Parts: sequence; C-alpha cells; structure tokens
Amino acid sequence: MALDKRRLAIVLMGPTASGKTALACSLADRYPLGLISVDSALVYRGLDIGTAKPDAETLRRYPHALIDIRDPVESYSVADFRADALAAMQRSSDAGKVPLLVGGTGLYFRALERGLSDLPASTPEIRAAISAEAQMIGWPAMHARLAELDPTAAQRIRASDPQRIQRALEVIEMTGKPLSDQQGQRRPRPPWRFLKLALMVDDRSVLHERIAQRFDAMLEAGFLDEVRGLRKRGDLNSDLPAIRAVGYRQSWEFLDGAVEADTFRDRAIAATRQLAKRQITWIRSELDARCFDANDAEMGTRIAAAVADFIGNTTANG
RNA sequence: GGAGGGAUACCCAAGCGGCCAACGGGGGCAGACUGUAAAUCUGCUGGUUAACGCCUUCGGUGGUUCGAAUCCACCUCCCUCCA
Repeated sequence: MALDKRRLAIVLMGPTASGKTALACSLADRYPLGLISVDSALVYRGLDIGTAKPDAETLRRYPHALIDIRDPVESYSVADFRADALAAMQRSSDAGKVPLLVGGTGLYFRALERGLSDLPASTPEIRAAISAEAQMIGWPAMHARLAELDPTAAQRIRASDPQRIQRALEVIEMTGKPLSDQQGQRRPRPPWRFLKLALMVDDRSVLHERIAQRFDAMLEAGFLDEVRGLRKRGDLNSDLPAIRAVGYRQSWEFLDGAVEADTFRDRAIAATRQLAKRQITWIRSELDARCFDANDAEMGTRIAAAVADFIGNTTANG
C-alpha cells in the first residue's frame, strides 16, 4: 500500500440536537484533537442561546475554532469558511493535534472537501447597490438583465430566486465576466485525508421531541432577552444572515408583534425540525461517511474506536 | 329557557347554487442549488390511474334543484349574548 502523505482530519457531521458537541468534547478528552466548528450560525457573536452554542465554560475547556468570529451585522460565507477551516486545521496539525471538524452545515463540509471555483467574494457595497436596484425595478427585471449578461446562468437560475440572481450579478459586476464561465473548475482538493463520521437518526420523532424540549429550555434560559438585546443595538435587521438563522428569524417576527406567542413557538420548532431534516439529507448524500445511530447507547464507544483506529494508523505511518 | 354565531381536507382558514377535489397559509413529502446554506428556490400534498378519467369528500340525516360545501328541515357538538 502506497504511503499516503496527506495529513489526517476527522469530520463529525450530524443534525442539530443530535449530541455532536458533547461527543466531540468527550473525544477530545481521550485523543489529541483540535476542535473546529462547521456551523454557519455559531460563527456569530451574541447568537448564543438560540444557536445552542456550547456555553462559555465548555468553550474554555474545549476551545473550538470558528465560533464567535463574526459580528451579526457581518456576513460569513462558504468561501470564508473554507479558508478559515484550512488555516485552523493547519494550526491544529502544527500543534500536534488531529483536526476534528464538527458541525451540521453540509455545504461547508462539501466546499472544504471538494473545493470551490476561484471567484471573488462580494462586498457589502456591491450587494447593497444591487439590492437597492432590485427594489426599484423588481427581481424579474434583474433576471432579465442577467439573461443579457450571462444567458447560461440566467437559464439555470429562476427568475423567482433573488439570492442567486444577486450573486450572479455581483460576480459580473466585480469581474466583468459571466459567472457561468468562471464556475467551471474548482480549486484542487486540500491535502487532507478525512475520516468522515456521521451521527444519524433513523427515527426522527425522537429528534423532534428533543428539539421541542430544547426550544422550551432556550426560552427559559432567556432566549427572547438575547434577541431583544440584539434588536436594541439598532443596526441589525431581519435581512441579515445572522438574523435569518433558525429561531432568530421567528423571534424577530414575534418581537415585531407580527405573530402570537403560540404561533411563534410552533414556527420556531417547525423550522428547527426542517433544519434537522435538511441536514440529514445532506449527510445521506455523503455516501462515504460512516454513520452511527445517535440514539444508540454504544455509539460513543464505537466512534471512539473508529477514531483511535484512524489516529493509530497515522502515527504508525508518520 | 330565549336570541344569535359557528362546524370545510393533517392544522388554521376562504368559499355561500354550477367555473370546487374545493383560494391562501402552516405542516408533511420530494427536489434544485459553487461564495447569504440555520440561506434561496421548485414541485406534489383525498383515493385510484401512465394519462383522459373514474370514485369518495366540506359535523350527521333527510329534502329542494337539471345541479349543493353553498338553499330548507331536523339532529349532534362548540361559542357569544339575554334570562
């Protein structure tokens, strides 16, 4: 067997409320692991209770990279994640640890493993300019413009999909070239070999129950006060990625007086369930991931064994 | 006891003689998606059928009508007000 020079990293995927964090911490107790969060909501500072972010004490004992790295007015992107994650992995590795990427944002995992095309990030200015224009003439008109500038992209993107129309127009604005011409080649895969582990639930009703309980616990823990605090800042609004996160969007509506308390709770829980479902779908599409039943009592020891095996081979090889 | 209001598919809710298998929303299911992804977008959602279609639905029973979720009578349950 040829010597594989790529360094090792472990990936632990799982839907929300499946117990990823606790598992990652217990693994870190036993092995030299560098924890890296793969979660598009945990990056935001001040979004704590509603995102089920590990508490301060946990984070002190088990430092996670890529948590609390953005202010909620800012936006974070897959490309940001990829760059940040690769840097964090490097640091872990330099410190003699094996990176453990833990989270539920499927697109982030995919971009890390498969790479992205070499495209520019948007800027708040360009994004705002395009949004403002769209508000004037409407997204169908913006789509029509895209059809002139980049017919291929316009054909693939529906006129009813503002977010993708916007991105395509942004890229054209910044590069002067059609998006579709530039999406062809991805960057090379990173020099890492991944052990892909996934926490799965075959019976989602258990997960649903846990999600509902967890939401009520969040409310008791002062979730709404947290959101009130965010609103009080005055510079945040419901169009920002941070505020559109599950639970925050619904709380914002509720505090706007747009919905009743019961409706708010129902919607927030339903949104979380949908999130879990989407995450599970993502994980299922990762065919080479080793799946473990999150409800299985033996799951922890099984995963620990898989990790030990993987790390053991490294040291033997290296 | 008297006077009104209401019962519609998984939930909420429109419809008030034919264009109704029944608007809309939620939920559910399926799917798309390369830089906002806890996002954005699409389709389906009574049964059956590849499809045309056929069958069973709008609290219950009966009636009026060529034709009813829609009109009438009675019954059941719920709500409000007056006693």
